[in-house]
Amino acid sequence: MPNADPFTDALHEWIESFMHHSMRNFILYAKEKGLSMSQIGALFHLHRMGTCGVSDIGDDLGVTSAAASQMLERLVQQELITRSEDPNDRRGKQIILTDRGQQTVRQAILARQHWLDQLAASLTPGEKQQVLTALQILTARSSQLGDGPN
Amino acid sequence: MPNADPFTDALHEWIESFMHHSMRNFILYAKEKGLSMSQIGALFHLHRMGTCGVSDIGDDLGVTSAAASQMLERLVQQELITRSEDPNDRRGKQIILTDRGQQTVRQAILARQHWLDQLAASLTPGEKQQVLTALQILTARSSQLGDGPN
DNA sequence: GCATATATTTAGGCCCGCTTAACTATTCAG
DNA sequence: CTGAATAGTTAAGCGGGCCTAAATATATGC
Repeated sequence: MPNADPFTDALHEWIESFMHHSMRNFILYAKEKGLSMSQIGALFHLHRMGTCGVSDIGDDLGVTSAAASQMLERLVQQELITRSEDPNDRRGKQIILTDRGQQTVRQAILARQHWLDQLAASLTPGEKQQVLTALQILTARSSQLGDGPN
Repeated sequence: MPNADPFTDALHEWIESFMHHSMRNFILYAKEKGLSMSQIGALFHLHRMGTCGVSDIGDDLGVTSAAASQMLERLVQQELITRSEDPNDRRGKQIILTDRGQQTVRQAILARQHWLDQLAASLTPGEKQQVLTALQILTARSSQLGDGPN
């Protein structure tokens, strides 16, 4: 595992630790709510996009539009999304999150970041400043590179 | 969404971006390999633990040992794990990753960190130093707090 | 040694996610 | 206006993940 480069090693070790803790919480939350990974993926896609069509979600998840249609039907029944006709193109549907859907996504995000929030709360102001600097560097690079289409 | 605290905002924005990109790659890899989230979870648990029993994995995933047993059977058939009698307690089984299983986990980890590795590659030495400092702070806090039992 | 607890497996059954194929409705190109 | 493309739904069928209940094998306490 050690990679000879201290920076890379530290980065990978951190990813391992962070992903382990945050995904654990996240998956636990999804299971509590009875949501599959596909359903979570759809809700998050809607959260980012605001609204989109059935096959957009299928494409995002890498499944057929038939599969997406069926899965969205279950989300409608759970009142997490609504599906209405697109007035501009009456073949298509406009999917949007309901209030409950919005809330579900927000709570999923909280679950996902909970561990790191706790850890951050234990930092001194000086340490927070150091971490903030790093975050700003990374976020800046992130938007420079391929943050467009996704 | 804005939280009034610049540090917290930056942290959450970063988590959003990182999780979106890295989970996308990760889930894509799992789908390519035909592995469910539960199976991935089991492989990662074994990767961390070295070896464990059937119900350990069930507990970790939050499912019954019956469910774990069935899922592990599929991993055995795919030659990602082996299941052998525990010599110390012949009721139990010792589950271990095969070479293929190890490799699968390693590739999953690569998929998961690929986006951030690429981003890191675009940093200047000075920026890397800043980020490294932050990583060291976070990793130190992480091992101080509840990194034991998990 | 025997009753009880523990570790795992097997069987039956349910629901979900996915696929392909067929069908409906609407839009678009020429 | 007509034929082809596009968006979505529906039906049939497969396989997986999960559960409960029951069975098997082993270990432990008294």
